Amino acid sequence: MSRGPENLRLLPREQALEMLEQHGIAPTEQRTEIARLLFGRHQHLSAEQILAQLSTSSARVSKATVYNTLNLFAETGLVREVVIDSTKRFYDSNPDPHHHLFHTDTGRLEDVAPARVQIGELPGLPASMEVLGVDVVIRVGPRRDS
Amino acid sequence: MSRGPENLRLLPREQALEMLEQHGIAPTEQRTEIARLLFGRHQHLSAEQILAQLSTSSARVSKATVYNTLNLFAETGLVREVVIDSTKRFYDSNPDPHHHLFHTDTGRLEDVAPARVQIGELPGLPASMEVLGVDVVIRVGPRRDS
DNA sequence: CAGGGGGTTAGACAAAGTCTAGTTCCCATT
DNA sequence: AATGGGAACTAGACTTTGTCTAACCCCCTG
Ligand SMILES: [Mn+2]
Ligand SMILES: [Mn+2]
Ligand SMILES: [Zn+2]
Ligand SMILES: [Zn+2]
Repeated sequence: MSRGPENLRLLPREQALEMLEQHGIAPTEQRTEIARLLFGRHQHLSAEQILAQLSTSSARVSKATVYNTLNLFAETGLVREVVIDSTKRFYDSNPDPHHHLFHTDTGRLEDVAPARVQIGELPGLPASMEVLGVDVVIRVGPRRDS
Repeated sequence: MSRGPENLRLLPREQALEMLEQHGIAPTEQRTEIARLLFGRHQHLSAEQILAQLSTSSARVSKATVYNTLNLFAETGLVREVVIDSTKRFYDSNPDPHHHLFHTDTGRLEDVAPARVQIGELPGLPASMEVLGVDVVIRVGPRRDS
C-alpha cells in the first residue's frame, strides 16, 4: 500500500506563506515546508508519507511537529482530513468541495466532482448543532464474480 | 468516549445461528455469542466494546477471536464496517442501506435514512471495476460561534 | 539582562489491531 | 480404540499510528 514518490512538486514558498497568513497560522520554517509539500499538487497524503518525504529533503522536521502541524492545519480549515483507510488519516490538499472514490485494491483515493452526488435535506437537527461536513466515499474494487 | 452498557439485549441463539448459516459461516460457540450480542439491536459497536461486553458475560472470548470474527463477518457481508474516527472501527448491525450522522462531541454514530443520495455516472470506471458501496457520513457538532 | 511564550524536538507512551505458536476440539480413517 | 489432520481458539508478543512530556531554542519585551 505504499505508493512511490509520485513526482514530487513543491509550492513556491511565497504562496505557502500566503496560505498560512490567510488562516492565521504563524509561518514557521517547518509549517512552511509542510505546506509547500502538501499543497504542491492536489493529493491525499498521510502524516507518515509527509514525514518520509521531509526526512529525505534538506528540511528536517520531527514527527511531533508533523503531527502537530497537520492537526493545526485541519483545525483551521486549511486542509481537509479524510478518514477511510481505518489505519491511517489522509490530508487532502484539494480545497474545493468534492467527494472521493476509494480503490479498495490499491488503497488509492481519487477525487470526484460534487455534482455527481446529490444529498437531500437532513431531518431535524437540534438548533444547537451544526453540520461540520459531509463526507461521501464511493468504494470501488475489482468485480467479484458472483 | 466510552459510553455505558446501553441496555444490553441478546439475539435469540436460534436466529444467530440462522444468520451465520445464511452467510456460510461455521457456527462456533464464540461466533454465535458475538452475533447474539452485536445483532441484539441496531447499533454500532467497536471491537473493544464487544470484547468488554463479552468479558463480563459468562461467555469468555479472546481478543484475537473477537477481531478475527468481526473481520470474517465483514468479509462475508454479514456486518458492515464503518470507519469514521480513524482510531476505531465500528461494526454496524443495521443491514439495511443507510447513512450516518457522526456526533463529533460524543463520538456517537446515528443512522440516517438513505434519503436522496443520488450518484451520477462515474466516468472512467473500468468495466473490471464495480462500486462496492457508498458511505455517507455527516459530521455534526455543537455550533461553534464564530 | 531577566522573563515569558510559542515552537520544535527526541523519545517515552498509549491504543488499536495483527501475528505467532501452542492448544483444543472434532471428525474421518485405519 | 488409536491416529491424523484441519479448523478454530487463545495468550501474549509485536507493529503501527498517533499523542504526550520534558527539555530546549528563539525571539520579544520590560
Ligand atoms: Mn481554507
Ligand atoms: Mn447480509
Ligand atoms: Zn480529495
Ligand atoms: Zn448504521
